[in-house]
Amino acid sequence: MSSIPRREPNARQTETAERLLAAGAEELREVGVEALTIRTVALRAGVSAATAYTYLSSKNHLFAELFLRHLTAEAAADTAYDATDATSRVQQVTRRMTTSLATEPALAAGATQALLGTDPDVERLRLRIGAEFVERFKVALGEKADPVVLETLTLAFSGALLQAGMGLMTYTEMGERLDAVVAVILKGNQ
Amino acid sequence: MSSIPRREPNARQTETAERLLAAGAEELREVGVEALTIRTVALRAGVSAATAYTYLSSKNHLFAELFLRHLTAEAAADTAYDATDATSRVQQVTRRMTTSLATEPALAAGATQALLGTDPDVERLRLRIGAEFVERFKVALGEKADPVVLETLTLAFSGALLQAGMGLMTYTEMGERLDAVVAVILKGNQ
DNA sequence: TTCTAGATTAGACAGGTGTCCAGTCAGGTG
DNA sequence: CACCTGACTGGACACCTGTCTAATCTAGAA
Repeated sequence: MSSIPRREPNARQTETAERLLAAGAEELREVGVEALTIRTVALRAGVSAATAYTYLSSKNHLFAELFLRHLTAEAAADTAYDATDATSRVQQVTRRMTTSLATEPALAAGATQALLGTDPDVERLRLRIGAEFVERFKVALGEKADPVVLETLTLAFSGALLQAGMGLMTYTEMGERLDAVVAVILKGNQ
Repeated sequence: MSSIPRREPNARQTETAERLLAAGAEELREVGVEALTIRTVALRAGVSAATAYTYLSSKNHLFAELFLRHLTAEAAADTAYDATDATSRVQQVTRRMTTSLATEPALAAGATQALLGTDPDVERLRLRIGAEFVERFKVALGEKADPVVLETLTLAFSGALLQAGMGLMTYTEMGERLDAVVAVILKGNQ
């Protein structure tokens, strides 16, 4: 029902939750967004559907959780910026994110839909994910960044994510196009 | 099943299709996105569920169709631009669209989710709607517009639509914020 | 070892979705 | 007028969703 159960999950619960998420990621890779159901994920994780539902409130919740994990895993591997101008640093951020998404297109596409969902677990994760994007752009822009520029970058990036999620472009193309878009936004705004 | 039936719908079909769309709009306004089902819309339109499904393949299809209609209805009422600089003209475009969306927030929110759907009817409408946005920005920018600027505007607008659709801001706020965003994008790009 | 809290289970449940089909009805044609 | 085509009907279908419950495991405490 409500995310990973409240307050200090014990070892057994953590283990079950991890198995479910791992199974979800595999299932997504193997059968795709449409065919995946919580029940098939539960089956793959060797757990009953009822149990799965105590950890995951919905397919949307699963996708959102996997997406956030993918994002933060990639962030952890992030190395320092090797560019000195803001434009290049921001381009590096978008490149890294799109490259990372390109490795799991089914996840990215699934999450794009999932994050529009209305249940509370999705809502919570959506805010975390949004904050993650903003934070990266903020760091890349440097401390004295114009907040409107920051917002513009975030909106353009969300828009690109949306278009890629709808299949209008691949995540790789998205990376390429965003280079030019970032340049346009930062031109005349330091 | 597949949109408004192929090839020259006759008067009776057109009438039924219109009644369904009108009923869909009312239902959406009265009970909201969640509670609406094709069957309740059919009931309101005084038509059987089976009939409704010959005109509308899904809830998503209904929302997409209503959204496109709303959009083009507003475009028809569009008056000439009263500004001479590109920035003001583009701001006028975003203002008009957000104002129009603000009158039907349930529709806008519903469509945001719906347009991510995968059925062919939605796909078709999604492309029309996307093209509609691009066209308006293109006209506002003038003939010799930089295509990257056009793409940036479109992405930022889609992103804003997404955020409003998720409830992170109202459509009215969206209009206000986009003024600043548009200014940032066009600064240094004519 | 026994006890016990809490994690897990099978399976039923009430809803929704989109499809299908055999039968009805209505309006334009002859 | 009778006819025929095609729009429409009602109801059943298979499947998915998220919830619930009573029963059963299982690991750590006593």
